[in-house]
Amino acid sequence: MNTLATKYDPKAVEDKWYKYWIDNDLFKSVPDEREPYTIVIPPPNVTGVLHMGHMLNNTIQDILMRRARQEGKNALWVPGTDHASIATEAKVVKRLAEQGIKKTDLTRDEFLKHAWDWTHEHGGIILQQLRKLGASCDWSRTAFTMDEIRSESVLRVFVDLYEKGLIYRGLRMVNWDPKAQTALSNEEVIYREEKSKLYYLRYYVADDDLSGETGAEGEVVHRDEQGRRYAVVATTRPETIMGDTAMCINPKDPKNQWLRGKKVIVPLVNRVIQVIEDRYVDIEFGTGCLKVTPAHDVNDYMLGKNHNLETIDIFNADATISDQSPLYVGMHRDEVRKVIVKDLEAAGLMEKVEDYDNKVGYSERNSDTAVEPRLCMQWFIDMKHFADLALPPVMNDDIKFFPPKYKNTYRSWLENIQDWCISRQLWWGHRIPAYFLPTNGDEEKYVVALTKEEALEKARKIEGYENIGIDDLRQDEDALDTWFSSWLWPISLFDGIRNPGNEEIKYYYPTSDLVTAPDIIFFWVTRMIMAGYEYIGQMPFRNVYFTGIVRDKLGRKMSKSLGNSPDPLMLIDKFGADGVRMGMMLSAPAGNDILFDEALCEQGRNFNNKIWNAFRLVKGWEVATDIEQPEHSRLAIEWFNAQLNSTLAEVKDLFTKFRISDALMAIYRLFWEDFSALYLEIVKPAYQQPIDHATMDATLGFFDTLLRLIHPFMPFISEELWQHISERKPGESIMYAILPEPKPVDETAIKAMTEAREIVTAVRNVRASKNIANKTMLELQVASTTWTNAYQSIIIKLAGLSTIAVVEDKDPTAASFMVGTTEFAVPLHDNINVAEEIEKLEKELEYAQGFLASVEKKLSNERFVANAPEAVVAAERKKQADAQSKIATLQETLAALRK
RNA sequence: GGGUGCUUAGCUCAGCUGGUUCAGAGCAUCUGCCUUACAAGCAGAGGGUCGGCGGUUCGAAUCCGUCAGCACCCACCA
Repeated sequence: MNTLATKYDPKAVEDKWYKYWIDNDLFKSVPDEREPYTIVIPPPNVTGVLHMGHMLNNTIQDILMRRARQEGKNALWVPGTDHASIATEAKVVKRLAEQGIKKTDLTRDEFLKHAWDWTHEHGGIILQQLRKLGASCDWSRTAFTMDEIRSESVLRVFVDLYEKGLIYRGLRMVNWDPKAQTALSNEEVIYREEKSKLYYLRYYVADDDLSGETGAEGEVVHRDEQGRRYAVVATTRPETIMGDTAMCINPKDPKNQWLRGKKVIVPLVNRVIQVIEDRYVDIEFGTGCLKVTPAHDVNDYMLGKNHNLETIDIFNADATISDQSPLYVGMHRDEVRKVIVKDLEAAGLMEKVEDYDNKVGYSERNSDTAVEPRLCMQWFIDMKHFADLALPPVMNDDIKFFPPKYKNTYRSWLENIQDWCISRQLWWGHRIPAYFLPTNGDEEKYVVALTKEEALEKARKIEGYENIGIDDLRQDEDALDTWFSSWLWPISLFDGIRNPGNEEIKYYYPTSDLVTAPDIIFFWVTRMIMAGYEYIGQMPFRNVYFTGIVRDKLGRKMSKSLGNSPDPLMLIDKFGADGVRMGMMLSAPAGNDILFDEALCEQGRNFNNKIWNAFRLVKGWEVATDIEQPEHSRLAIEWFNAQLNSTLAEVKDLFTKFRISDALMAIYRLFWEDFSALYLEIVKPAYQQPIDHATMDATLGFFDTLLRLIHPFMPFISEELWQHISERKPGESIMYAILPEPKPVDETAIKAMTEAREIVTAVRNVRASKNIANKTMLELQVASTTWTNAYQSIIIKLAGLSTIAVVEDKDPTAASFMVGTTEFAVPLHDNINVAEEIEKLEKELEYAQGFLASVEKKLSNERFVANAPEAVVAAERKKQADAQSKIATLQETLAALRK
């Protein structure tokens, strides 16, 4: 006889079973003849720690994995981490700084050694934490985006795309992060609305003849006290005027016609610049005069190109002023902003300052650093080709998005795609396999090859370089964008780049489902689809499940500064992994943000306890072989079997729609309401009485199936109890206990039980209102000779009845109620309060009469009867008849009471 | 400035191509219960003119229009 505690203690079982699963290699997958089910993990940052977003994401993945195993599939979940180039490098730089070491003092190799040290120290913690959650990853396959296979895959793809002409190098205006001192892709820039100022600056007309001409009608000519004319330029960035090389007006702007062909003087700088004309300028904005700084603004750069303007780069890489500027050399841009405003005011060159709401781009990784548009040489991928590959499969649902609204987002991004800047001025990452050749002039020459040796071979084929040595080659200093390795993840995990067509890639690819957050749809999801079609010719995954953002219960994003982000491991400690998993899933429909509340974990824990105690009850029963199965038990089994099949079918359907929280809720109710509160209460033998063999067997069978249903959501408690149900073979696990296919549902059983329940509830209500103890047996009268219910014995047991008697005339002093059109009565002898009873019945009568009136109104509408489908009209007629008979019954009862 | 989605009980949400699954679920609330599986529980109960207005229809939470509010995504107006 086992002795189970009255309260379930997750701590005692979770580690035990995780170890069991690992020791028995139960998460391991190798290709075989079964249908594969594959998920690749969205690789967390190698030095990251588990947060609530990971908890949600990985709980969902684990649920899908475990469900797939129970469907008999060969399920593989591949874990791994991401080197997170920019974030990790920043952390290493910071640590070095704390030790008094500057990155610039180190060689590339020295720095990389520090970075690897850091990675080994902090890396993989997050994967350990995932084990606490119960994640059933095949850990033997743990990969890293910078391990050998993945690195080589990245370089091969770079070389291949270069050779296909899809990668190019060019001088472009890129988003520059002055803190990390690297270029960023467009996707890595986050625009934020900011309260800033609009500064109106005076640009005096050069060589003004001071003539008194007033200007034509509609012109706006500014003059100072001396009569000198000037233009007014509105700008949000006065610190960039040192880079001004033109002023631009719209040729159709009546206000500024007088400026055409003139030259103006850049304030403070005193550089004379031409006034150019371009329709790009918005006549309505500011004064209609635009200062043009081709080196520091994307639009100005375009203007500069079109008008052949000089480009003066006044910023260094760290956003201090360069020696190209005549003023403020060496000062930081933020500092210059403050100083130049004062200087302009002092010089009388500031017309006015207005408040202005401006959008400023920030680096995704250094959220306090404004991105600076900067002109520099970078590597790019031509994205048009990839957009053409990736758009159709999503639009025609070969790849399905859950929820589908993201298809629109996807489409609009692909239809407006821009080339992808893939070079980063960082060391931590995959170094670009481009090798520069020595040149005399300033035209650069390079070759792209997998290794330096191959590069040399290629270089020697170039005229004039036949005799160069390996040391003459200089590899590009830049590393690749982290996402350039991530986009290969579903392929490179199976070595599909280096060994195309190998057994693993053939078996596991395309993977089944991708579970990820919508904020990386462009960074990652889209690009994986591109790479998938480019390199395998097939989609990387069939379904994409977008999770929402985990918020606190007030709907705020979780953040360190708000302190509203619970530590997942503390939660697991408090509620158990199963409880936390359920808490996460209770409120997480696909694509909706989840409002996380510890109370949900508590609900999860309570459910664990419920399961635990139900099991204690069943396991405590003694089986006697010589007793017969009671009728009510036989019926309960029949009914629960129907109910179970109904839920099995429902859950199966919900899983295909990724409605995982709804599936969990269906199982929750099945276990709690149907199984525990009803089924077990029916079959439960009297105190210390044994149970018959057939009922015990059926009950354990139900329990087994219920645990299988629960297992994907709560793997630990389900394994623990499943192992208790009967003796298991070593290494056997519920993980591989196949879920039964739903069988056709016995609807008559469900219907009979529904009515039985209603009757039981009504009797219990009588007890509650009359304060009758449960022990007191009651008699139930049915005032209808035609009434039958197959589950009478169940009603008798659950309602605590002595008999159910069909009577012609019911006891007039009984408490009565109606279920459907049948009237029931519980004789109470002297216990009845006639006035109360009359009042209750009158209310019911009034409602029934109102109901009848509305039905009859509908039926008297000729157009309804003529147009509505027959079935609907018939249903209304039935309602009418039922209401009429109910009214008659109520009136009779009332008449009897009033005597 | 474009786009997408949302608004249903105190909270979080389900309600498919209009009609007995049509007003639902969980939680919370209230009232009884320490009944020998479970008080992390048991038995009951109350709560919503389905954001506003208009239209289509015999019939609208569901379809259409419009207004309001919220959320997210995209976009070079200095």
